[in-house]
Amino acid sequence: MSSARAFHIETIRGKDLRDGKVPAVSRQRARTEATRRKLLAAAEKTFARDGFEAARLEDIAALAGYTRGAFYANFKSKEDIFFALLEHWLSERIAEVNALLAQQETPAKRLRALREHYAQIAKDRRLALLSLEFKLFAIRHPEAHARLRARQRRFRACGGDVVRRIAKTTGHTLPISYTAAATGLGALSNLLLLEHLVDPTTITAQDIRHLLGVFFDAVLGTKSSR
Amino acid sequence: MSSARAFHIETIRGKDLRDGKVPAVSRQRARTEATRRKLLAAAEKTFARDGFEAARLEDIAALAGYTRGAFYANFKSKEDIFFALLEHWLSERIAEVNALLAQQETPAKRLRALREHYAQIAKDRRLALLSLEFKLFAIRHPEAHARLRARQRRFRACGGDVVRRIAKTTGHTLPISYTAAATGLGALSNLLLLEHLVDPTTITAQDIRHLLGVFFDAVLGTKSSR
DNA sequence: GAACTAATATACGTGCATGTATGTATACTG
DNA sequence: CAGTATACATACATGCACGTATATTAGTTC
Repeated sequence: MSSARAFHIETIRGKDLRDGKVPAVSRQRARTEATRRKLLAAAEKTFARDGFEAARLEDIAALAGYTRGAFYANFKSKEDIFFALLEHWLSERIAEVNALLAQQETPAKRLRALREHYAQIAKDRRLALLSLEFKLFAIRHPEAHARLRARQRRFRACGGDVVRRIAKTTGHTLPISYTAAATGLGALSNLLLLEHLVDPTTITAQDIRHLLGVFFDAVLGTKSSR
Repeated sequence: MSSARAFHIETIRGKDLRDGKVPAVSRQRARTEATRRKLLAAAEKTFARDGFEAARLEDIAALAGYTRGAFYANFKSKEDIFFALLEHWLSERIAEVNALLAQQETPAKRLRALREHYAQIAKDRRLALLSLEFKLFAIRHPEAHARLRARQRRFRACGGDVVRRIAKTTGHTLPISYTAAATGLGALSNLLLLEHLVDPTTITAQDIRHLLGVFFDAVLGTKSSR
């Protein structure tokens, strides 16, 4: 059922090493893995195009080259596959930021890089809108809510960690918790994007950069705020 | 059919207003008006409880004491009644802020009052979440999108106006347009609320107050940002 | 290659919200 | 009070996405 994805890959074609007999069953499993991946990729596109609620399992399956039968064999529900994707996206993001920070040598450079990183909009538009939508969804769906909260907490912890490290180097004392700061940044960035998509006239891409920059500085005390 | 609600009341079937004859057809109209109001009130509650997409017209009608027949006699669709409500909410909000500002005498006090006003969360939770949801909805529904944008622009203009007046008194030069500033504030406030609802642990009510305050100061230059 | 298990397809039943079409009651006109 | 428009209810037709139950195909074992 759920995700047991850590196998011995070496046994894929093992049909004929009759004695060691490691192989067997794994070709089938590899097949499953492949469809699972295809389904995930299809879901990613479909969600991005239609949003979470409007996305149809049928479309996802079809885009992957299957029918819903294959879907239900691999995932329990739409929520289920969504969480699988979320997992993936979030770890991608974390890796991104970590790589970014590791790349820079001085604290000042790291800070600048991070600021720049956050000031970019549409960096992950798909994730931004979907996470918004799903949060709203979760508020009215207890099960999804609990699951989301759990996932989110782990993510926030990482974000908070980054903020904490930064704050330490700048010596700035935040008026709020690290995770709250990270959350605020994420939130602002998401919603500005939304507003921008609703009406690019009201708030331009430039505006977003500025606002995020201002907020970043204000929260992290980069500028003379203290 | 569509909503043409500004008539010359006296001439509806006007053939006969031979004398004073004030009443006539208006009793019927009063009845219609009443159900319309009841439907709106019911819709407000229903939307608040279930969200826009999940709200069922059936429920709305029932809560108002009618069936869907009455609904369709008064509104074209769910979107339609939603916009009617939106209209109402937004003008309420504008009036609120204006009253707030008019109440205070010195610019400094006005500024403080406004800051306080914005730092309040859950002030209009219903509006916050619904507007988020509806924006996401609009992004994928061109008709709704256009309508929303139009409505939003007028609202933003008012918001921008307030910001402009404030900025003038503080003498601060904004790095972005007034409307963008107003939008940013609204956006941040909405989304922090959302995050708070998803997980009150990650971001507390206190945090929200702080973040909004910080942002307010940063954008409007209330503190030494210059 | 026969028996078995896993992977995927097909077909079906279900529920639900929508919108429309038509019926009925209530108010208005002369 | 008869005739007519208006407000609303009832009933139906539709469409859609879901989930499940069963059939079919592919892969595995001996």
